[in-house]
Amino acid sequence: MFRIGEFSKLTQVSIRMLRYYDEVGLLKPAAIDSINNYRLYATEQIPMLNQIIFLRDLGFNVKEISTAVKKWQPENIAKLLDQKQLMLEKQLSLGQKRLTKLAIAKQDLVKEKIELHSNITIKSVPSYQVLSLRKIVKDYFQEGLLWKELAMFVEEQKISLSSGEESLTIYHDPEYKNQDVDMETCLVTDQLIACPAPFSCHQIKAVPLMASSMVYGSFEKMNDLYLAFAGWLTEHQQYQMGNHSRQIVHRGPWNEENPDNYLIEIQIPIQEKSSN
Amino acid sequence: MFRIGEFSKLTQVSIRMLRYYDEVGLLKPAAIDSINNYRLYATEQIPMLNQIIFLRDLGFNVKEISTAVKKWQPENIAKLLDQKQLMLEKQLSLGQKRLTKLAIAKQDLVKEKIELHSNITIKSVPSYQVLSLRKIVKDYFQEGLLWKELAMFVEEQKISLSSGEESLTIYHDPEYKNQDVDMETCLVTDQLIACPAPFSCHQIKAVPLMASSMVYGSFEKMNDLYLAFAGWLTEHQQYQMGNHSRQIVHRGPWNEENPDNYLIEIQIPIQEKSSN
DNA sequence: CCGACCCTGACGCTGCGTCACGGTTT
DNA sequence: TAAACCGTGACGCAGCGTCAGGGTCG
Repeated sequence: MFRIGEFSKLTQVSIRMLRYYDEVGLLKPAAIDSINNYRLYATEQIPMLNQIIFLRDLGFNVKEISTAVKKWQPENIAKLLDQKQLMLEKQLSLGQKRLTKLAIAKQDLVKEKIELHSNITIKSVPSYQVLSLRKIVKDYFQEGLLWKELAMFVEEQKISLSSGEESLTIYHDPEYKNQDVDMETCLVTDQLIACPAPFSCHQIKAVPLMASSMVYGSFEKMNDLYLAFAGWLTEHQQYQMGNHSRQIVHRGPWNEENPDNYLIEIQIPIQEKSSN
Repeated sequence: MFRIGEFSKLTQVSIRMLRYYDEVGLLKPAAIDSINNYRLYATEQIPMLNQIIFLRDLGFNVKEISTAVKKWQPENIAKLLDQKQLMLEKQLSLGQKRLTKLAIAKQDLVKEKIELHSNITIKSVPSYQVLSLRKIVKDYFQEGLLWKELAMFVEEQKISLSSGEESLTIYHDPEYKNQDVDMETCLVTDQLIACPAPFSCHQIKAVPLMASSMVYGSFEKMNDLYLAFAGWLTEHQQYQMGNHSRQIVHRGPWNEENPDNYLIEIQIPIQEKSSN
């Protein structure tokens, strides 16, 4: 029987960890000296501990190790190893992504872009249930009318909206247009109701990759933003633009009188180009 | 100015994290409402937060982000990115190693080896300062004599050993021999003293990769162990054997009367084969 | 008055390193 | 008696999620 210090040296596992493994029940000493409460380990526990170390070095956490050593049968172990392999691979690919992202950032840097993504960010947006009004209108400035029409409809039908009432506009034209714009104004809701056209209540799809940018100030700046985005795209060749860009007015006429304080977010779906 | 909830929605950062960033000084709200202590964020803080998120997603921790955003100059950022790149690459290679180790383990499993490394483990051993006696002796059983001689020398010279007195034997023959064995018995010490040959006091090198195995029971089992190791080597083709294997007697004649309870560790240096 | 906000404070999680304080063995 | 062991208990770390208890806003 070894006292904890010896056992620690034998196995290269710190005393602290041996006590910890005892505490969590992963490896309890073979005996406890009843006089002084010293932990006593047996030689047979060395292989046990080796198993533990082995799994730990593979990235298993204590709980996983516990279940593994308790069911130390080839089938179980094989299954656990497979699971862990998947996890490790996922982790690796995450690391890869980080690296490429980092590489891109470095490229951006040498082009003397100090801002470094501070204007345009990439995020993913979830699916929403919306109540919407879709129409083809003469120009962008008709959007306000659409909102009014939608608001009236909501009023009439006495539809209750979810409290954190979000709203967004989707542009359905595959290309930028100045006339006859196909736009859909949407209010996020949590109930599904039947609506007469051109109203509709449906689920809009989640978008895994969305380039997003905020504009501070009046709506006229929007054109600049699209230009900026176009520039960004040419520099980030790995992405290509998708359809159905969105606009979210976080601060607009209804809650901000000074147009300089308007805050508008533009979201443009992007995809990773298959690099071939 | 946005209250925390709005700002959270805008930036996709949880309220908890905004408060945390405030607490650690990473991003303090632009203002605090003096009446109700509400945090108030300004639009200009959105790009700031985007920088933070960007770095966070690259794997920077809060402290690193702090220094980064405080010195947001291209040169600094470039340096930080380079550092992080190195870290990420190191992390990746660690993951790779884990995966290969795991793959090997799976191979071992299908060969119905439930024990899975429980006998032979791999570790790295550090450098030691030792007082040693090296001689070529007739056979392994002369080792005891060497120990006696070394012990007498220590006695005569009144050398004090480090308290956790470790001892080991190094076998210098490049191949296994049964006769005229070149062995060196070593006592770990913490002082460097001049010694007459065949004694010597020197530093033994650290070994990064060492296959280690424990034998319970009398010395005769040692041969089995070497056989087992040979078998292990043929199954783990990525390793090849190195020189200067070591033996450490953790439980021997001097502290254990029953030979069945002897505990001997064999360490054999290994190298990774350059896979070509 | 309710519900949706906001606040602070605190615990929990993981896998340890590291103290402090006190007993014991040699 | 000092040094080297052993014991328990506890804090600290990072980056949050989550809950409790209480104030505020519309």
